[in-house]
Amino acid sequence: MNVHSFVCKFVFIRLIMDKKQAILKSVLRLVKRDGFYHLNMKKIAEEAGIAAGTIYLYFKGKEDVINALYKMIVTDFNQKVLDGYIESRSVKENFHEMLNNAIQFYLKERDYFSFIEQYTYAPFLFKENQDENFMLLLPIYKMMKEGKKQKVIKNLPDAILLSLIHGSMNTILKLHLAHKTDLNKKGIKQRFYDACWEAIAIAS
Amino acid sequence: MNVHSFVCKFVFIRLIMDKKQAILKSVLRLVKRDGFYHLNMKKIAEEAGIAAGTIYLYFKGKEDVINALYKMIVTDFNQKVLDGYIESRSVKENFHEMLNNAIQFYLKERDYFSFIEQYTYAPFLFKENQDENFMLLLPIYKMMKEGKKQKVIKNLPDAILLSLIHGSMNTILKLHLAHKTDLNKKGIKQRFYDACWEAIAIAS
DNA sequence: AAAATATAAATGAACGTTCATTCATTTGTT
DNA sequence: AACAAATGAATGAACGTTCATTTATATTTT
Repeated sequence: MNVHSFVCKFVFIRLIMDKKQAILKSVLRLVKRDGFYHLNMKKIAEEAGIAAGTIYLYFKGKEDVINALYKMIVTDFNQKVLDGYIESRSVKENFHEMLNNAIQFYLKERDYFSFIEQYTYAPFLFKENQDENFMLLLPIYKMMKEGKKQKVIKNLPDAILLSLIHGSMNTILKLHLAHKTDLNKKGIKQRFYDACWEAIAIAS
Repeated sequence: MNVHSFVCKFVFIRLIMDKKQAILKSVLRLVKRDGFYHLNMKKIAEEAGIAAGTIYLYFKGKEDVINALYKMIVTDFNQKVLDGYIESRSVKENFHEMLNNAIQFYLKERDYFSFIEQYTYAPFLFKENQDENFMLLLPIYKMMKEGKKQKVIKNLPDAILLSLIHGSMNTILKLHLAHKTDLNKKGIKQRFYDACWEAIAIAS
C-alpha cells in the first residue's frame, strides 16, 4: 500500500461517514418534527437530499437506521456527561457537573431528547436489546456508588436514587421543551440542581 | 317515553359503551405488547373479536380510537388519584395518599402506563391539543399549591416540584416494569414515598 | 495528456405488501 | 316486514425495499 492509496482510503471512509451522518441527522429532525409514527424512508431521503435507494447503501434498512441513531446518541451522551467526572473532586461537585452536562447536552441537541424519549417507549420496535434502555443511566450509577461509599448520599436503593435524579431531570427537560419553564435562566437551573442534590444528599 | 322504551334505551347505551370499551381495551393490550408502531385496525378488531368494519360504527377512525383511549385513561387517573385528596388531612398525608393512589393505579392497570408514555411522546401523532400532555399533572398541582401556602412544601418553582414528584414517580414505575426494582415490596414503596416527600418538604 | 476502460456510488421507477377505510351484503332484533 | 348492527371482501393509497440504469470517480492504455 503506497501513500496515495492510503490517502484515498482515508478520504473514502470520511465520505461514507459523512453520508451516514447526514442520513442520521435527517432522521433526527424528522422524528422531532413529525414523530416516529410518520417517519418513512422517502422522507428521510428527501430530508437528506438523496434518493431513497441510497439509504440502503449505508444501512441494512429502516430498523438499522433507527438503531444506529440510538447508539450514536447514547455514545455521545455518555462520553460528554462522563467528561464532567473528575475523581479528585467532591461527589457534590461531580454531581453538579454531570447533571449540568446532561442538561446542557439535551438543551444543545434538543432533537436528541425527543428521539430518545420516543425510542425508549416503543416496545420491541427496533430494539435488539431491552437493556439498552438503561444505558443512559450509566454516568449516574457511577456517581451514586461513590457518593454512597463516602456517606454523602443517602443509603437508598439504587432505583430510588435513580428516579430522583434521572426522573426529575427528564421531566424538567420535558417542561422546558414545552415552554412551561425556562432552564436557560440561571436561577431556575441552579435551583433545580440544588433541589435535586438535597433530595439525595445526607443533610449536613 | 314509557318505561319499556326507557329500559331499552338504557340497555342500548350500555351495549354501545361495552363495545366501545372492548375496542379500547384491545388497543391497550396491543400497544403494550407490540407498541404503537405495529398497531393496526385489523389487529384491533381481531383482539376485540369483531370485524374491522365494526370499529367504524363506534369511532371515526384510527386517530379517534387512540384519542378516546387517552381521554379515558386521563379521566380515570385524575378521578382515582384525586379521590385520595381530603381537605381536612395534612398536606403530607394527602401527598402520601395521592402518590400511593397514582402508583397503585399504574401497577393495577399496567397497560395504561405503557400507553400513556408512548402517546405522550408521539408529537402531533394523534394530538388535538398539545396541553393535553400535562393534564395528568393536575392532581399534583392541587397538592403543591396547598403545601406551599401552609409552608410545609419548599417554595420552589412549580416546574421543579413537579419534576421531583412526577418525574421520579415516572422513572420508578419504568424501573419497576423493567424488573429493576419491585414496588410491590412494602419497604421499597414506603422508602420511595418518604424520599420523595423529603425532596419537596421543608425540613422540620 | 487524452481517451478508453473499470469500478464505485447514486438514482428512482417498479414491486410486493400492508394498511385504513368503505360499502354491498348478511345477520340479528323489534 | 322494518330496522339496526355487524360483517369482511374490495379499494386505493402508502410503505419498505429492490434493482436495472445512470452518473461520477478512479485507473489504465494509448
